[in-house]
Order: sequence, then structure tokens, then C-alpha cells
Amino acid sequence: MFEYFEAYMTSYGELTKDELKYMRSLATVKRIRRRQLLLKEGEVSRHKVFVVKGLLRTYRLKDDGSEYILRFTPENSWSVVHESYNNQIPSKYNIDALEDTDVIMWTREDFDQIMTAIPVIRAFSDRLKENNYDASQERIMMNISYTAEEKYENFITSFPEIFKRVPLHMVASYLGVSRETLTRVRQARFRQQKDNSIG
Amino acid sequence: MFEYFEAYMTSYGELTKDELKYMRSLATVKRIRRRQLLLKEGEVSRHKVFVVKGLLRTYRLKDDGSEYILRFTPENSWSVVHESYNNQIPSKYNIDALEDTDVIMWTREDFDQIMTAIPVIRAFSDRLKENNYDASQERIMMNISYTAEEKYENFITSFPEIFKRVPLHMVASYLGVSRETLTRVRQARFRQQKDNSIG
DNA sequence: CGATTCTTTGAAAACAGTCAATCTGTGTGG
DNA sequence: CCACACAGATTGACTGTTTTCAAAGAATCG
Repeated sequence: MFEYFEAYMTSYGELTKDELKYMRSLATVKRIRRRQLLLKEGEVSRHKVFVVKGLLRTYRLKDDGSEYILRFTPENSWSVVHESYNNQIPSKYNIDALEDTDVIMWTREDFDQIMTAIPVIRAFSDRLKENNYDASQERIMMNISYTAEEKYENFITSFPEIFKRVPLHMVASYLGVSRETLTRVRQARFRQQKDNSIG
Repeated sequence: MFEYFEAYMTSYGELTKDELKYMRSLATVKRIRRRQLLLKEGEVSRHKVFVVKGLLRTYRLKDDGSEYILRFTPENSWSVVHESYNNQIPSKYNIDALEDTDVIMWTREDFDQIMTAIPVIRAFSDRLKENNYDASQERIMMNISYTAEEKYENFITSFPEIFKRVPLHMVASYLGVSRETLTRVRQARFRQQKDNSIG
């Protein structure tokens, strides 16, 4: 299992055998079955979680039961509820698995030590955060400036692999539109494409 | 001018006289007049900008001329277009001043050196980033799950001081609703409050 | 197969956007 | 000090989009 992480990690920077061994010694491996929760609202997000295989989803429930998805986390990416992880406060979000998922995780204390011990890891982590932050700014602009159709279009082109793997109603609750609207937007788009190919 | 930054900075962590002197030696002071641009779309965001006094706004223009506001930056906060600053690529955003504004700024190279030389600054900068990131996640959830009225309500309670200082149509383009809708939402809310106080 | 989950559809209602006009307040120049 | 311009806020009528609700088709899975 850890080999997957090694492959991922070494593609970004040079790590010595010892450093990898060290990370491995602190890592915990876990399998989360489809529909199983990894983190429940109210709990504290205590681990930095690397997804080796599968697909996680971070989402929030409103009182009326409606779901709003903050993010999808496929293999070779990280799942953490930052607010909870950084401040050790209860999470407002749930994390569950949309597919059977294998993860490697480290407690916050251990991961902090790793970052201190291995500068490459800290640099890497910092860069990841930057990228995530940039992406979330982009998403905000999308939210406030795009039409439903543009949002859908944008999702498909930005996350084609995820799009293939998640049900449409989840795309809808990631974008903040109703599933019916998403259906109709798809129809419109489909008709347009046909028109273009005929013309 | 620099004293304001000192006061801000020392309220967060201990800095020696020498460290402050060092930061001061690399700092540039600038005044941006109301309606003046600090950064133009297409330029690279080369500075970390601290607002001493006044109010900046980061926004994007669509082809049709409509504005979408990413953020407001009042005194004692930082204005940077991260994507551009980090990767030294052209900015998609404009930054302008909504009030006459005094800023202190450092080039990226200098600020990187400062962070290396003064661990407190790095730690502080990291914490700021975390907070910004958390806030942007919150905003995303707001965008996708709140009604126009809830968004407005949320803005007032989250940023009461900014609310007092910016025109309503800018609140609207921060929230992603039309200014007319915002007006009507306000009326509705106002009527509700009156009803409550009568009942 | 039967059950569940997912997607689509139709019709009605709620909501938000657009356009054009008006109103308000502020500030500038004569 | 007044008049005018200008930015901002509001209003009404209309249009268009999105949601909601209820129902019915697909698809998937044990």
C-alpha cells in the first residue's frame, strides 16, 4: 500500500530511503467501504489523509437533510477538514466514501513532526495548500459569476475523471443547483451540440 | 506609517527591534487614491501588500463589463492575488481602492527572505493562509447553500464594518446577486423586522 | 427478480434578472 | 448659495431561470 504513496511522493521531490521509512513508520493504513463515514460532523479531524485508491467526498448537511458538497477527493490527493484539523475543533463536515477507498493517514502530531524533519515534505505541503487556495478562489468566482450551464460545463472540463465516477445529483450539490436543473441544463447542452454538428 | 504595521505585528507575536528594522528596510510605502488601481488584470502581482488605512477591493471583469468581487481588504489585512503572486503569472484580477488607502508593501523576493530570516513571520503568514483558506471554504458553502437573503444576512454579520463602508451594489457583486435583488431582499428583511417588533 | 438508487419529465410556483425610470444624497463649480 | 452632475439606491413591469413537487423511467445491485 505504502508503495503507492512512495510513487506519488517521489514524483514531486527527492526523498531518501530513510525519510520514506520514517514516514511509513508513522503511517496508518485504512480501508473505507463505499457509503462508510471516515469523519462525522462534530468529530475532530485528527488525521492528514492520503487517498491511495477510491473516492472520498466532504459534505455538509442542512437541517432539512439537503447535502452540500465541499469537495471530492480521488486517489493521489489529500482529504482533511482544515478548519477542524488546524484548530482541533469539531468538524462541520462529514467525509464518506463514494467507492471502496484505501487511505494512508498520519495524526496531526506525527505529520507536524514529519514536516519538521523533512523539509521537502513541508515545501510540498505548502505548495499543495497554495494550489488548493487558488482553486477555491476560482470556485468562488465560478459560483458568483457563472450560469448553471457554465458551472456544469466548467465542472466537466475541470474534473472529467470525477465526473465519470459520481452520480449527477452529487455534481448538482457540488455546484449548488438542484438535480432537476442539472438534468435540464444537460439536455439544453446536448441539443446545442447536435445543432452544431448538423450545421 | 511603519508604526502601524509594528503595532499590528507585535500584537500577534514577539519581534525584536532588529527584526522590525529589517522589515522596515525592505518595505515600500504607497498611497493609493480612491478609484485608483493598485493592480491591473494582466499584470503580475509582485508585492505582498499590507493595508494600513483605507479599503481595497479585488475584482474581476467579465467581457460584458459586469464586476465580480473576490474580496475586500480593509486596514490591518493583506492584499495579494495569490495565484499571480505565487506563480508569477498574469493576474486575472484588478485591485483598486474604494477609499484613499495607505499600504506598506514588500516584493515577493524580499518577503520570502523575511520569512526565512524571521520564523515568527513565517508562522504568522502560514496561520493567515490557513484562516483565509477556511474562510473561503465557508464562502463556498454559503454560495451553494444560502438563499439571497441568507447571503445578505451573513454578509452583514460577518463584515459589519465593511458593510458600512461599501456601496450596496458592491455587496451584491460580492455575493453574486444583482443589485436590484439585493434591494428587494433588504426590503423583505426590513418588513420582517418591523413585524417582529410589532408582534 | 425486486429493491434501491439515480435520472428524467411535466406543471406550477417561487425566485432572480433585466430594463427603464425615478429618487436620493453628495459634491463640485459657477 | 444654488444648480447641476454623478453615483448610488429604489421601484415597477416584465422576462427568464430555477426550484419544488409528484411521478415515472433507467440503471444497478444483491
